[in-house]
Amino acid sequence: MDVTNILAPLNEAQMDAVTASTRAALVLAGAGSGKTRVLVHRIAWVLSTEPIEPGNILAVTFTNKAANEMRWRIQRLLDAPLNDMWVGTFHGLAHQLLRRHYKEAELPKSFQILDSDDQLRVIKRLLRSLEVDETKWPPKQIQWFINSQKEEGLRAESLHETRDPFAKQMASIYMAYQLICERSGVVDFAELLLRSLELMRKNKQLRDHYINRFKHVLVDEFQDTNRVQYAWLRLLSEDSENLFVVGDDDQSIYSWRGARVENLTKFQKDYPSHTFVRLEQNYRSTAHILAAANELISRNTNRLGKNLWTHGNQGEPIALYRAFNEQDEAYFVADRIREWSAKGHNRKDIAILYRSNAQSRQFEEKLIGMGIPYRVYGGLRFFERAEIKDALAYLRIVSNRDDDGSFERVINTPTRGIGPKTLDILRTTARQGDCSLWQAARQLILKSDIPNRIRAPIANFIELIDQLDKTTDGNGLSEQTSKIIESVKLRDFYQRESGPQSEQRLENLDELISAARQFESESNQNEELGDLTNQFLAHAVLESGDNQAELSEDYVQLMTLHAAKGLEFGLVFLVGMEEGLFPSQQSIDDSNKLEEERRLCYVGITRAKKTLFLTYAETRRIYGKENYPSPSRFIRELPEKNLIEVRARGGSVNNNVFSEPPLSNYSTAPHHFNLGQSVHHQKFGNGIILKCEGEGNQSRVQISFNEAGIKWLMLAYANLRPL
DNA sequence: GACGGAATCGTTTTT
DNA sequence: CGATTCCGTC
Repeated sequence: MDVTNILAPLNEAQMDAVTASTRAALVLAGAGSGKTRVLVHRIAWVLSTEPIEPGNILAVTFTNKAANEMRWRIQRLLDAPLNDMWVGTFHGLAHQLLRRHYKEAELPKSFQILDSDDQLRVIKRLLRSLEVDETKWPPKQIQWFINSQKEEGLRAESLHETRDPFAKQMASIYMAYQLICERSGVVDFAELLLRSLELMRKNKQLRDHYINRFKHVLVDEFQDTNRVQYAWLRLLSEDSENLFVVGDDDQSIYSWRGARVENLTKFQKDYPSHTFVRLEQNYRSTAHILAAANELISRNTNRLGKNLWTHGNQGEPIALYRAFNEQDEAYFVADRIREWSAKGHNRKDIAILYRSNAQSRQFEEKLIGMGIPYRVYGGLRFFERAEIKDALAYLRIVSNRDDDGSFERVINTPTRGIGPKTLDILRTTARQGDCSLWQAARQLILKSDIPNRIRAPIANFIELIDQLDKTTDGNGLSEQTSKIIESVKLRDFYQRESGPQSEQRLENLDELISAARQFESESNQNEELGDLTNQFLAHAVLESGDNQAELSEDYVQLMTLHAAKGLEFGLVFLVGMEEGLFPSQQSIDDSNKLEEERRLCYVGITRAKKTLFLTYAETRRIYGKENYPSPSRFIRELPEKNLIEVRARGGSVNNNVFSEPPLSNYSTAPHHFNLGQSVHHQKFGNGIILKCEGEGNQSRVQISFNEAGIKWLMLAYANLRPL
């Protein structure tokens, strides 16, 4: 076979990776070094040089977006369909395994998946039924505990031998939670992975089948894998040991969610004769940007180590803007964006990146003010909206009556006279009979000592769901969806709701029907994966609609640094570069967390192709209080030669942004001022020093200005002139 | 069960 | 400061 197409576009390191002859390979792929290309070409390479079929390949990613892109690029390179190659997310693939082998996994055929919100509701219900004090045992914390345990591969049973009362209580809640899930026929995200791992471990026949099938296992973003995921990968590649992992320890930013960077070094130990390749040539950013990124990340410890370089342009230095406050910061950014797009650049090639979502607001206001179209990422996704979840809950309970979560969700939405009191009776009955709410409801209406006021609405509800099941059975998915929304009067319910949301909600319900229609037409009937409804329901949870803007729309992109991983932009604003914000307050006195913040900064910097702005504010309102943060340590950690401090205006037309000479001299000791001394400030005018605080670079003074009032200023930046 | 006022609380979120 | 949630009242 002619492999020219596969190898020709690769650089030397990429070629080494793609053609690696050992079984296990670790590719340490720097930002913008072409890691997806390597993965895709590796797949094409092994398909061309080994006697294998597409069906022998398993390629795993974390996000649906990455999986889709990989699929698309493989098809393009091979110029052939993927056939039965498995390309997908960890969760998606684990889900498929469980659907195919639901019996062996001891799950009901129509098992449903809980998203984080569903899971939290289950936990809250559980705590109430156990009469556990929610203030002492916050549901969120329990959710976190359960998920962390599962991500480590630990079941509640294995935790029970502890004497620590806290751990004991947690373990017993965990166990009770698991029992509820089993009885309801639902699995949470972590369960998908753990359950499918256990399935393969327990069932030799299945394991042999799959390890025999998968001759090559490839993984993207390996630094983000948790323990269970790594064990899962090891198991599925057990036969051939052809495990090809691509990752970047410097871009590990999800340790707080169970990701284990150590899996990289663990891999090196577990596969001692693996091929190790570094991809360090960067095809994205200018030399200035890369130099800054390299210098910053070099301060972290325990790195595998790598240095990005480019054949490309030197570019412009990174621009640093010191804003007076967060308003000024936002105005400056919006104004630069106006300039940039006036020069004919696309808005969608511009990103404003921040540490926390709350920061988006100020930028939105200024962008609106200037009439610049933008789009904010994050927030509620389509399938997470209340009205959509309501409609889906009906589909779910029709499919699986024992799903208590869905039962509680729909029992009185829209309202049908089943209030908290009736619900309490149902819950008690269910607990006594150790059965689902649905079964409790059926029992209850048969009892003679139940007042009709309570019996009638329950009986009606049961009738309604059974009726839906009958009338929709055999219908197409979209027809089924639309019928349910209609006959359950969801539309009327939301129509009655006042406020501007109402209209949007109705539109969303319509969109749900068309989403179902589209799913219907795109799906290839595969009974192995359950009926179409269950496939659609799983799709809704596992791919709850991406938050990405349509590529055709020319919007400025606002998102968190986390959300920006994997993306690139011509012009990037990294805003809010202040101690306490970035790095975040919670990270400042923990060196591991601080290093993760630094990696986050590294990720942010390496998003920029051509131009990068860092901004910070001297004063910032947080929770309604004035703060006087000092500039982020990450600014100081960048080489001065790659930075240039800028002012908002002035200078020549051609070079208005870079008109100021670099003066970012953070090491200069500030002058000494005395209490009561009169001083002049460039913006605030004249004032008197009231208080001094801190030492050296960190010293701040409180000044009462004649006009601007009382302010705290960092002496190092205030540029005060004694009068 | 709808509404309003008080209380609470405040990183990051691939699935 | 602001969003969200909770609780009490009508």
